[in-house]
Amino acid sequence: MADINAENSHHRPELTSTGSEPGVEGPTAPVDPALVSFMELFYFAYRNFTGDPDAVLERYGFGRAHHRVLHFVHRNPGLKVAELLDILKITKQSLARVLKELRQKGFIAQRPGPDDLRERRLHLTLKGVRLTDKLTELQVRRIAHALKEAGGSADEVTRRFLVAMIEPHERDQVCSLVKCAEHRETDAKTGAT
Amino acid sequence: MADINAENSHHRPELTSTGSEPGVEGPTAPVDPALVSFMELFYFAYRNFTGDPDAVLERYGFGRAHHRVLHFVHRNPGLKVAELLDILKITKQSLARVLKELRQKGFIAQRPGPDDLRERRLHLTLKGVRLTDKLTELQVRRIAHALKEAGGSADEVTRRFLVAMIEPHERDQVCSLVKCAEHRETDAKTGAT
DNA sequence: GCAAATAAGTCAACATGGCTGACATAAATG
DNA sequence: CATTTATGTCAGCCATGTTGACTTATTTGC
Repeated sequence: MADINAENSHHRPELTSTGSEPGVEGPTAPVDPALVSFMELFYFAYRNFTGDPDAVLERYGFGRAHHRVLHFVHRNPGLKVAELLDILKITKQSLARVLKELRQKGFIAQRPGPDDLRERRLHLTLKGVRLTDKLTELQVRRIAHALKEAGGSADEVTRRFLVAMIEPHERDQVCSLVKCAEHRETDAKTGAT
Repeated sequence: MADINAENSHHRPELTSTGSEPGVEGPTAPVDPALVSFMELFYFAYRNFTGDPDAVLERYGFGRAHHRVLHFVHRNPGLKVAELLDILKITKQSLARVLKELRQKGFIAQRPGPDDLRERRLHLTLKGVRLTDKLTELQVRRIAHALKEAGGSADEVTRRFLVAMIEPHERDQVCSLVKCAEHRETDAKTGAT
């Protein structure tokens, strides 16, 4: 089953010749190999994280894009389209496509805004709630398990890490969206329920 | 600038009617809201993580797919195509496309295998090394900064978390690929170099 | 030594989910 | 009433994933 690099040792290491001036490496700081492996773990962890829901979504003819919409609408009922666009950072046209499908298949409903009738406030239907909850449960389960395996302080610490990975100018938006106690270093460890 | 949910309070909460039997919620376990926010942070963190290299890659006419190939070939010189496929978990045809572009633009070179001449062992050219190192530096910098901000034990703890997020049957492959001290709970904290 | 298996490349066609530009409609606002 | 705003929509492009079928070169097993 092609075990990738059990045999790494026998790979001929060197750079290739194509433009051979060797050693010209350029102005790149020497990179900590421990952090490189960290990058890789982040990649593989995220791939597994998204893998669970992907499998379910497929059965509905949906993709990851639909999942994101379902999720954020679930968490922020009555969300305006413009707000959703600002969260997802995609274009109106991209969103329109998945939104239309979710609407037509009865997972999302829109109601005109209470004050401004131009707005289409987004809500999940019961069907939408059921699906979204199922997806959430899958991902939450994986996270809960990983946190347990990572040890006691993992929730708090990893949370701070994830927040710190976010660009400062984006951080406030994300933190209020996420209802972020973890920004100001308070709790976030109390296994709420 | 559409601040998402400064105004969350005024969103009309409820589920929508479309299929209204209310309370039928289905067999979904009650979900810990702290973990839901964790999911969201993971999403935003990963988006930021990939954002840095994306900007650079664009200037070369490359995308994230090219980045992944460059990265894993850099880390595993002499990698066989079949091994790369097994790492990326995409199809031969998908890989072929980006591989061809990387070859044509002189970022990757192939040499026949030393024992088996059918193999095309993959190597970065100098150009490839330069680009890849630049991308790596961006991501490593973000991670290093986030780990610092997250506090002392963050590297060790978060690493364990990320590993634990990976499906067990994939874990061994990933860990040997990643040169994973972090699997057996030894070091990995020694800031090498 | 030859048939079969293997490593890799390729062609064609298709889906998803990004993107741009242009334009339509309805409601709010000055 | 003119303009701006919130949303939707049409048409088309690009990147990156998919499947299925087929070629070529090489290795391997009988």
